Amino acid sequence: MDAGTSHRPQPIADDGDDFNFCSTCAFSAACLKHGYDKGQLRELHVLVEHTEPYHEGEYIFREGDRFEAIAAVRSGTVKTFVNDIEGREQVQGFFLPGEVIGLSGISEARYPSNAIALESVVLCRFSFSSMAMLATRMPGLQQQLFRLLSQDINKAALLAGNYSADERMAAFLVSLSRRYAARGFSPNRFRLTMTRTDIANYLRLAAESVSRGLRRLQDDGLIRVDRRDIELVDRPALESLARTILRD
Amino acid sequence: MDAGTSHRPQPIADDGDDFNFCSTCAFSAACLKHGYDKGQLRELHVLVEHTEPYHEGEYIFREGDRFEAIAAVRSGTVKTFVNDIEGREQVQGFFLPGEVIGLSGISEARYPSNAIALESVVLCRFSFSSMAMLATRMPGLQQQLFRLLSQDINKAALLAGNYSADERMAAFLVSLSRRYAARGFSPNRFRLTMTRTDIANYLRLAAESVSRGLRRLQDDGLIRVDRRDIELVDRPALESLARTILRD
DNA sequence: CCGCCAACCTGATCCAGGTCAACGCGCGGC
DNA sequence: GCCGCGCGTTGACCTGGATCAGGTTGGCGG
Repeated sequence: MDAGTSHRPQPIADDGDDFNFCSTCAFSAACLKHGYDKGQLRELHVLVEHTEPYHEGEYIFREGDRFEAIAAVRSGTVKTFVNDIEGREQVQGFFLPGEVIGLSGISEARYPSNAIALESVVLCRFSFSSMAMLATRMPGLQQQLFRLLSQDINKAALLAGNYSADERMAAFLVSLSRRYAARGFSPNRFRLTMTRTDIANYLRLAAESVSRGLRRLQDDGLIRVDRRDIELVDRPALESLARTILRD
Repeated sequence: MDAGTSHRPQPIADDGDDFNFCSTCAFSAACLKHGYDKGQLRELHVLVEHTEPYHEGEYIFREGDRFEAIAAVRSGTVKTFVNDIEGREQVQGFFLPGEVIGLSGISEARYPSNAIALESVVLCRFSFSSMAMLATRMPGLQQQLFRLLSQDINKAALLAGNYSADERMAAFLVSLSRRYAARGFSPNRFRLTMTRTDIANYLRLAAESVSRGLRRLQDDGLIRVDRRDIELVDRPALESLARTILRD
């Protein structure tokens, strides 16, 4: 991750009641759930560095950068992608508040992809080596890391199948909706923080197909689209379209 | 994993020089590389259970089964897959000797897919909870587990892109070749242990397209096909076709 | 206010790969 | 030997989505 002066760590409060300042941070949340006490949480928070905001278009890490840290998104959206031989962008994922980026860098000690801020983004950055060391003393933390990694394996398997453009669009919208809901945002009205082209590169469609897909869903009364604002109107119908992909 | 009588564990030799009996086991290999001594290796081997052979078509685990163990393939080939709503098989991977199955089960404590033996298969089975516990005392083992998990994330990302049928076929063959080579098998002559349909379901193609793809590669002089026996004739050409996908 | 540009939408055409149908071939059972 | 049956191959045709080519909209700088 860039160590540029614009992202120097902010001071971390070490006074007991301030743990909640990082309430969107997946690890803290997980550890709380697993019943760790404040002392142990403080140990975890010593490893955390809250970055200053990355602004839109700024790189968080680049393909080939040395892997040192993973990060939980605190606010904003992060896009990860690689460029194939012909320079076309392959979007691998969008990361919303509470989600963790960088895990794929572990195996080679380098990030295998780029991560870029789609809007103003603040991260909780964790030194991975320190965290791994801490995990040897906190089995719950180790478990949580294993779980996060395993989740990502399953997530990637979703993109894989050969589904129709409409199924992909529906699954994409439903997935966003659920993830927003899980973080306390409205599940039925949200804003697409990425361009149509980004969505297309993620769903392995042409940008035109995304456009037509959204239009078709709107014409069929499943959603309402106004530029980047989306309203899910007929959730059951969307879910049923998405079911082939999301498998629940 | 099935605990049926036909797969009861074989006795584990606890005499020092027998560690190599598990030379295809990824963990032993990894630990040796990281300089662990025999005492620590013995601890690891206590967790290992060498299964009796699964025969062709036999399930190793099923979607929804309780996750308890991961396993390294000692011999044979394992296919993992899920069935989509219409019952069509989505193959997620083929696992050759030395490769590890079951990691995707960690996040939900259940296997999210099925694993089946494509031919006679012997496994090294590791209780995951014991292994995680041991990992808290062996940082190198923990690291190796993180690395394995992270690898799988990246592996899954490969299937994702929208590539042509020929690129997919070439990448598939090159990948098999490299993996066989890494285990000391011939890289240029090997046997496809799976049906054309399996390959098709893995590459998200129709079986007919796989057939035609192989034929085209043969007509162009890149490979020789005789039923399930494959010979890679023009490796550079194959590699260059595969490069878009394998990215090296 | 205008001009510009990126993002987005829409229609026309094309083609890779899916689908359907038929056939070959090798192997196990009897 | 002969049958039956997966598996694999091949050919003919069809179609979903890519590609190409404009056209629209809205936000921003001057």
